[in-house]
Parts: sequence; C-alpha cells; structure tokens
Amino acid sequence: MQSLSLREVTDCDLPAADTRDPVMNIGACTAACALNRLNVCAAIREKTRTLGLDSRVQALDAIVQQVPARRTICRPTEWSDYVASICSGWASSSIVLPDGRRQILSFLLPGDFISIMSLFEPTTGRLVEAVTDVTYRNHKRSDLQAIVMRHGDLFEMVTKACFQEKHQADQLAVDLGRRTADERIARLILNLKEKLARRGIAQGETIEFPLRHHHIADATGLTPVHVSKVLSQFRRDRLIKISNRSLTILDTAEFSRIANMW
Amino acid sequence: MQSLSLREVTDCDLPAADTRDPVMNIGACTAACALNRLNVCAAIREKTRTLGLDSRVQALDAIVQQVPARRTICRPTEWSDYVASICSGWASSSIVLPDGRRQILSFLLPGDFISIMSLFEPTTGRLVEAVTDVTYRNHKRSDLQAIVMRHGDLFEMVTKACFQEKHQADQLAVDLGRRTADERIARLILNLKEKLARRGIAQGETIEFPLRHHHIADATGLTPVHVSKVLSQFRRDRLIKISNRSLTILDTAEFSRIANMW
DNA sequence: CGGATAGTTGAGTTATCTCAAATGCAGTGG
DNA sequence: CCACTGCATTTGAGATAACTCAACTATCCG
Repeated sequence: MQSLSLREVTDCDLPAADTRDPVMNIGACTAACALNRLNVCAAIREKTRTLGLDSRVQALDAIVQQVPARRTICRPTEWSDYVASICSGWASSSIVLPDGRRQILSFLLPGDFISIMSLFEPTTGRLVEAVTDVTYRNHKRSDLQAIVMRHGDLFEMVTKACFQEKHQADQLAVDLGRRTADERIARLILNLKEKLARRGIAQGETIEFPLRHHHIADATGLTPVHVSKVLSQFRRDRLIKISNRSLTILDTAEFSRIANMW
Repeated sequence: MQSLSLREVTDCDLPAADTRDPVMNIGACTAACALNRLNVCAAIREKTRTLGLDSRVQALDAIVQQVPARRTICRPTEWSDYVASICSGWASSSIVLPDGRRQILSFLLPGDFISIMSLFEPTTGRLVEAVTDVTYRNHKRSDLQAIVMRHGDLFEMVTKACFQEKHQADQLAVDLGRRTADERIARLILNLKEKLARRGIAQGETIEFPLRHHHIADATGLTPVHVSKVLSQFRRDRLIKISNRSLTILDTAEFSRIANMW
C-alpha cells in the first residue's frame, strides 16, 4: 500500500544515527551488529579474511536502510532475499488478525535480527514496524547461509540463537496465558531492561523507553487504557518512574517480586 | 519425586500398543515414527544403508519406553543424551510456574518429537506428561545429529520443522493474547483435528479426543470450569459432539467461523 | 495555531474466575 | 459384587480483572 520511502545509506558508519542519539549510536556501531552480538560478526570477518572470500561475500558490507518511527519495515507475506538486522532504534514484530487485533511477539533492539529464523525462510509472516526511527541492514540470505553452514562454530551460534528465540516465544505464551496484567507489564519492562543491559545500553536502573502504551498493550494482550492504569499504579507505588521516554526502576526488589521472576 | 517405573520394550513392534487400540497402533507403526513424518526416517535408512553405517548408528533401533496416563515423561531441567519421539498416545508439553499455574505449549501426538529443538539441546525446559498411555522412543542425540548434519536434505527438513515449531509458538501467543475463550477452544480442536488428519489418524469429522478439561484449560489459558461451560454451549449449539473420548465436528463451517481461522 | 497522536480518569459492562455443591465414572480392595 | 476413593464434569451464584466508552488533557510538529 503505502510506499516506504527508504533512504539508502552506503557505508557502515551510520552518520544519521550519529547526530541523533549517543545511546542509539553505541548500538549502531558495536552491539548493534546482529552478528557481533552472537560473536558471529568477528568470526565471519576472520573466516572471510583467512579464506579470501572478501570479494564474493557481501554479507557484511550490506546496504543500510533508514525508516522513520511508525513506518512499516516489512509486511507479513513480503518475500525477500535479505535478512535484516536492526542497527539503531526499536522495532516491533507482530501478527495482525484480519479484524485488526494484533499481538506483538517481540521488540527488536539494536543488534537483533528481525528473526534468526528468517535466515532460512524468505518470508517472516510477521509485520515489522519501526517504534522509533530505525536503521537496519540487509544481509543477503544466501551469502549469510553459506558462511554459517560452512563453519561449525557459527552454525552452533545460530542454532543457539534459534533455541533462544523459541524459548522467548514459549515464555510469552506462559505470560499471556497464565499471568495477570501487573505481572505481564512488569515482566515486559524487566525483560527489556535485562536485554538492554546485556548489550551495554542501559544506565544502571534507567533505560531508554520509547514504547507507547499501545505497544505495551499489544505486547501484553491488554488494552492501552488498562496499561495506563497499571503503569499509573506502579508510579503511585514508587516502583518505577517514567519521563521523557526513559524509564527508571526505583524499587528493583519489589518490582521483580511483582513480576514473579523467581 | 515420584519414580517413573518405566518398562522397557526392546523391539520395534510395540506389542502393547497392538492389543490396546487400533488407531493408536496405526500411529505406532507408521505415521508415528517421528522421522517418518518428516520423511526423514526413510531417508536415513537409505543413507545409513548406502554408507554402511548400520552398525555404528543406533538412531533407528532405539529403545521403546512405556508410561501410563498422567505420568511424567520428562522434567523441565532433566538432562538427557536422548531425543524422544512419541510412538503412540498423547502427551502434553508445558511450562509450570512455581505457584502451580501451568501453560501447555503443545500436545504431542504419535509422530512428534518432544521438541525438534531438543535435537540440539540436552534439556527441554518443559514438563512433558502422558495424557493417555504413551509409548515413546529414545534416539541417541549425537547419532541423530551426525546423520542430519551430514546430509543437506535431512538438514533442510529439520530446519523446516524448527521453523514450523516456532510458527506454532507464535500462533499460540496470538491466541492467548488476543482471542476469546470460544475462539481459543475451537481453534485448539480444529488444529488437533487438522494435525491428526495430516497423519491419517482421523475418521472424517471424528477424532480421538482423550483430553480432559484441565488439559484444554491449561492449553488455552482458561479454567476447567469455563472450558466446561464453553464446550456445553458448543454442544447445545450442535457444533460438536463429544462422547467416549471421541469428538465429532457437526457443523464444520460454523465451527471454523467461530474459530476465526480465515 | 490547528490537527494529529498519546495519555489519564471515571463510570458502567462483560468475560472469565472462584467457590461450592451435586453428579458421574473408573479403578481398587475387601 | 459392593463400597470406597479419587478424579472429572456440570451447574449456579457471586466476585473480579480487564474491557469499552467517553470526555478531558497533554504533547508534538508542521
């Protein structure tokens, strides 16, 4: 339907991200490389160098694309020869029912592949949308596949990542099926914080928090209105503080208790 | 806690299943071979023969185990060198929270691996329980892995199966997060019917249906009481008929409409 | 400044849950 | 064969978590 108006950026330094936000930028340049996260990036560089594949393989110096907040990055049935990974910004990956109900399955942060599974499948079956302004990189699937398949250690990493993704999906099902609104929201926040911390883009108990209530609602199977009420209560109880698109956890112990993260 | 009291059966013919139930038995002998389902079974036989691996590889003539209904087959943190596949009967695979809430992630039917992912991970993280009496087969992980990795076509099948499992998990999340009780239950039933039909163990609109209400409840994130009410309503509306552990869909069109399976 | 998007709050509704009592049904031991 | 025990199911009454609707405010951005 609507055209994406992508702007192509041709080098790896992501100048656009540079000018915007130092935090995003860390993501963009280091942690953000999806392959880096898996330690695959370095490994591939190594392999391609030692094997003299540089010219043939364009998995690494892939084209970087930019989309503004709220734009669609990829539609459910869209077929693509490329595997995308997020360089900077947040995106959501969701399934939408014909009547408009939607379930967000995960938020994609700098360093995430849109789905590691997409390494093997040309279509994601998901709607991927930018939450903030986003830059992402397209890697040619066939190249990436070839590299990964050629090296046991890389393969192992990908396998692990698949397993991890499945685990996430299962956890989500438990949350949606068997947890209360408070738990779901608290867990969402804690999971995001955890994930950002692992990638070194969290300041202690404070994180960037660009999500709108409707994002939280669609991720937790709730209503924006109800999300608002729960968050207000959390604030009133001095568990968290939200301001200026950033979130601080004030009472980690109690907040984790609510999240039932035993 | 409770000991499993497994009885070992040493051959492939599953005499126990033979005497019990012809339907189960079909599962046990043909469709039930998890590898068969993927068409991997035949392929492996082929490969092992042509490559003369027969003696080294014991993936196929694995030990068959039997457990009665309601027994635990495998605990969440249990470590195992074997990958199990169901030969006959139904099992449930679930995650249990410390306070007892549980979410069933899938029902395992004859022909299912407990999780295709378990091919790569020694621990499932899930509680697997027998719904009916169950026989299952343990395949040595290392052998199975070796075979699969050695052959691109097998590998491709496994890859597909992984993707499929992930897809299922995502669908479940949508169901739990965004669908009503009626939809969830109807979809569960239709999905099971679909799956059984694909394996040739369904009689038209009628299927074996050994699930208890609490199974349905734990799979749909509802209460057994509410499940009872919804099913009663379905019966009153002449959409389905349940008797004697078997279920018939009376009004496929309307039932699918309720399930929103567009 | 105006228009779009987002968040808050209150009032009333509804889907689902909890509790509890009654019934059924299957397996076990005397 | 019966009585008993343990599970499963049904049904009703009342409670509650989450939803819908609607009005109001705040924020952002051109």
